[in-house]
Amino acid sequence: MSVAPREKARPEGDRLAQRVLSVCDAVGDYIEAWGFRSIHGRVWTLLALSRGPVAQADIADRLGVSRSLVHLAVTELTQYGLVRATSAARNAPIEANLDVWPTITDVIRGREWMLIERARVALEAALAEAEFLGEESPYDPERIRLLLAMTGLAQSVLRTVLAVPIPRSLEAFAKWVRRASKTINKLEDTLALLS
Amino acid sequence: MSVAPREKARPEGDRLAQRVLSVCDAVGDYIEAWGFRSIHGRVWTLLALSRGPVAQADIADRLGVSRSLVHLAVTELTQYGLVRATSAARNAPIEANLDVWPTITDVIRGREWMLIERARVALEAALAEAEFLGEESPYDPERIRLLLAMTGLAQSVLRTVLAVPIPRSLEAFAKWVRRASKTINKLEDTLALLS
DNA sequence: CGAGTTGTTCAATAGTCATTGAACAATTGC
DNA sequence: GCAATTGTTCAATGACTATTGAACAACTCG
Repeated sequence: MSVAPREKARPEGDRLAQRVLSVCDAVGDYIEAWGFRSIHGRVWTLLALSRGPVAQADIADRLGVSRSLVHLAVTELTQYGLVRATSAARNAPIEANLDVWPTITDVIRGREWMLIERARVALEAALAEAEFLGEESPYDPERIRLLLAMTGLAQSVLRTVLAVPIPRSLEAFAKWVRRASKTINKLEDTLALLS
Repeated sequence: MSVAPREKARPEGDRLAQRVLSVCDAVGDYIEAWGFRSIHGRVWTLLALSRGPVAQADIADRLGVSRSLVHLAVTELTQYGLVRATSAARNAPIEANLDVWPTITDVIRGREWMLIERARVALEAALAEAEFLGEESPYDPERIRLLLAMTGLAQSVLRTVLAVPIPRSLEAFAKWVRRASKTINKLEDTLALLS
């Protein structure tokens, strides 16, 4: 979370612009904590809050970063499907895709699942070896099985998250977000039975 | 995920030791993707799989890293409550705390919540300003409200996760992990109703 | 004791990665 | 058509951070 460079040469706009930049920084820091680039969060947030599409040079100005950085971020965000050009023109202004759910599930399906699966496979291999050796081995099969159960639980959770239905239109997504918040609260009771 | 240094001077133990190191690397890479240090995951995993407590020098040998690094990792893991010395002695061997749930919830309560809350507060401030200005402002109050709904949803999810009861003993934890995996699968149906 | 081992500290290093600036290409508007 | 703006590429830089090595302290055990 290197904040210093961001406060260097940022334009002194109106108060709203300042508040929006605060949001961009907050989102940037957040997704940085999740192992992604802070600039991605900042660019997406700026576009998400803007009324219409914004040119790359404009984005760079408002965020106070170089055009090269904005360009890199935009191309990568486009690949993620989080952002799109409003036309095929080279200098078409960019708009945000507010439906981030498909991207989140993509990340889970890709990075997250792969990393857990790798641990699970390694644990299976270790378990086979540890069971082959007897009591003398410094590693405990019982403990390996516990870690295996934990990876299994993690994969169950991920599968559940992936099973959440994806609303297609933006309005449906907004509606879903509001309703899901309430429904999730009810799930607390179900989970509380697991004591 | 800098893998190179790890394959530098690692001891050629028996096959089981190699498999265990694979697990350590897998877990290390995993928690690194979550914004933590890879060495923490490797040290904890090694201890978690070991039958008994292990001396710091021994950990360093098995992982093929310096004692300084192990020492730093152990002190930090101790603060997190993920690892503990078996006595007050200076050179007491270290053992893993297998019940990682309290640490996970601590992270959620701390880092995760704080980051989202910061975004929410910034969004509220921006919303007030955007509503004050009228149609002419380049930022759309409606979009700010949508992002606010998304942070609200994220906080609901976090609250739900924090409400999961924590089993106290290790056996209870292991049992809970196995049962939770099944129960979580049933929750898919509930979530599927949210289309 | 005293040699060997282990824990602890810290300054130095080495590798990584976000970010920039400059140079060039494409596009727009006058 | 020409100036100004915008997008694109890439090598260079600057900052950060994990990791090490050396030096010292504490402990063990013969």
